[in-house]
Amino acid sequence: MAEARALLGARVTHAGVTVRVTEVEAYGGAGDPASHAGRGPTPRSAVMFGPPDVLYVYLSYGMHHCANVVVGPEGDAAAVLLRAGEVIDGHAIARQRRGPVPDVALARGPACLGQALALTVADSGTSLRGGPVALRRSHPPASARTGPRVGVSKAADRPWRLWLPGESTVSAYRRSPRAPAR
DNA sequence: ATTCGGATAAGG
DNA sequence: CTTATCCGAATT
Repeated sequence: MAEARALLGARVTHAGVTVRVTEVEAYGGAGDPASHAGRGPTPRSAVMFGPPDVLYVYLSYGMHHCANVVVGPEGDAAAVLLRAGEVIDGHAIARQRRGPVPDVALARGPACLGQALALTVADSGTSLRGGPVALRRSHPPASARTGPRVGVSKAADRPWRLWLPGESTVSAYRRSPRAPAR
């Protein structure tokens, strides 16, 4: 999970909007039943099996675009879902895409973040180094909180959701209604 | 607290 | 073909 932690505070820029990442969630490959890669490669998840520092975007529930950063070495199929962030540049453009929501909600939630940055499945597989989508890692965060993953029905209790403490752009924790009760 | 939307993939 | 899913908005 060191890769996930290192992405907290990173900046992602695309299409006129820059976001500072405040919340992430880690997904493994084989052996992680909640991961799209957990049961072998599919056309959708193929990029997770490729080299790191590549964007993996998937369409959730037929309408939301969620962005991940592929992190493992080639063949490992690990990725980090960008769950939330703070828009630090391009507010007007982001609000145009997201509607009249408060600034703190512009990229709160994985689908909102994807929409604010105008990422779609067409961007899946693009490199984050020198491509149209730029990822700038920052100094590792001084502190980070961890907790169970959100929205997954299997293996939700692996503490693989990480966020920066005291950030108002972090989404409120809400356990998946289908996850087994604790 | 519940419903819906509607791509992708797995199971029957 | 049927069911489930890394979600969010709009409803009750």
